[in-house]
Amino acid sequence: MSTKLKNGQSRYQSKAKVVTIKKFQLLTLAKATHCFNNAEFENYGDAYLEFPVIIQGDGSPSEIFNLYLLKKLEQTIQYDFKTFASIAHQLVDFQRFLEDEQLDFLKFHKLKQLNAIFQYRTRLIEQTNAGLISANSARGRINAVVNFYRFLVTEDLVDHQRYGIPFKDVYKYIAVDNEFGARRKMAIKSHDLAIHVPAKAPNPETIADDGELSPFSIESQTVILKALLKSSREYQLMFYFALFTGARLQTICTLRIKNLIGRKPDSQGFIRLPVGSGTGIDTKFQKPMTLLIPNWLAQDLKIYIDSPQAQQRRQKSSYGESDENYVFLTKLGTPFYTSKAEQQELIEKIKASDSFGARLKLYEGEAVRSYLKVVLLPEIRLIDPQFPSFKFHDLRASFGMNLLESQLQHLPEGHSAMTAVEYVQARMGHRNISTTLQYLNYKSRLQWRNKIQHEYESSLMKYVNSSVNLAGDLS
DNA sequence: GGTCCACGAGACTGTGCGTA
DNA sequence: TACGCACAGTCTCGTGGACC
Repeated sequence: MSTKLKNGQSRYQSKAKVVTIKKFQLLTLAKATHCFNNAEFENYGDAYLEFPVIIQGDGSPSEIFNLYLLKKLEQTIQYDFKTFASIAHQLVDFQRFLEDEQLDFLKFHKLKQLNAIFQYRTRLIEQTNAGLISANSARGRINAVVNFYRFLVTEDLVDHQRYGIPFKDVYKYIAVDNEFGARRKMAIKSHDLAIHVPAKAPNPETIADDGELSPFSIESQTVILKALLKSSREYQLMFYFALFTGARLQTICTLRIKNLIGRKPDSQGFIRLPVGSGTGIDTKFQKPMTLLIPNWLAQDLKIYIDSPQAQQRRQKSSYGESDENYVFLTKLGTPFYTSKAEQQELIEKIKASDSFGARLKLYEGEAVRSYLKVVLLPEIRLIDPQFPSFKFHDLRASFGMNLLESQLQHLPEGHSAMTAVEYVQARMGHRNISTTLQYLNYKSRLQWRNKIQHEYESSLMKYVNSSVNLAGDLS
């Protein structure tokens, strides 16, 4: 019996699943023969990698769900296998429900409560209330199924003329205040089976910055740095990079050797490194920004790059001994994170090959997360047994907190505290200053709140006023 | 130590549209 | 044309167990 709580196959008896086809190519019949095996086919359109297919509990492919995925593929301009995998996983949940309940989803009833989709919605709500899945997941699944039904109706695959369709498109009205305070209604298109997701109450113990982050105190940072001394040089440098630049894991792992060559420090002792779109270094959503790397860290990285250890890893890697290679590689020579640019190279390579067996393997930081939990955290707990579990991104939050504190400490006479906040906002790449203001508000920095209490509150009010949630005022 | 797999959670972006 | 914001869709991160 599965011990996982949040696992589709533990919530249902059905063995329905999603499998992915490594390389998927549509074919057209060029020459028909009496025997299908002798027929000749021609390639039709592009090849798609890692295309998901829904398999029913009895092991056969689901014709209707897979037809839907194909139709969606036909309408897609930019194919992304992760998007299709996401839709397939949402739909397979519905398939499992249908098999368990032995329901015919193509049969529509006058009484809407008898329709399979209505019963599925009820089940999703029950699972949400029982804490088996989140409201977000329930919302995503019912929306995916509604879209699937829209396809059935559009393509005339069901007898909807007789009983109508099992859901209704509805317009919900929300209240919007403009900058002058005038309130008006705005219509949002939805459907009558939508599952409402209540707005999450902010957790005062964390900072909502790309997830719920918990910055470390200076004491905790010291413990981490001490434990890191026992780690390999690669992991030391990766963790230093996060703590001293605030970069995300994705950015650190996609740094290339060429990015560090020939860069001179500025007057304040920082190497200014552009990252994001067009630089070859990935950022979230490829957002362009400039990282400020302390020169001592940049020098350590250069020494590491020239070390025999780094050279050995490069020799095992696909890029080999080249400046195009990543700064950090695992001991097997694989990247910790496959950059967007390399993903594209791999996709083109597999598409161009005749082989249908080549696998698109992408790395997305699993090794680092695994290392943090399995190796580093136990090492930290040898120093401090009470040390809580943490995420790599908490290092970024700690960087933000350190930076803010240092900016406030060195604030020139007569300068606004908001100057410090705006500086941190730019360095962290926050789109919205309200995210940066959370750092100011964080409980461990109460002494700073007291110092700048008045200014802080007036600044905060401005943002609070602009983001008051008015939904629900209108029915 | 690192990889693989199968998910779940949730943050971010695009969309829709009335009004100044 | 910019702005407001909930919803829907997309995509990244995280988890846990098994395995090499």
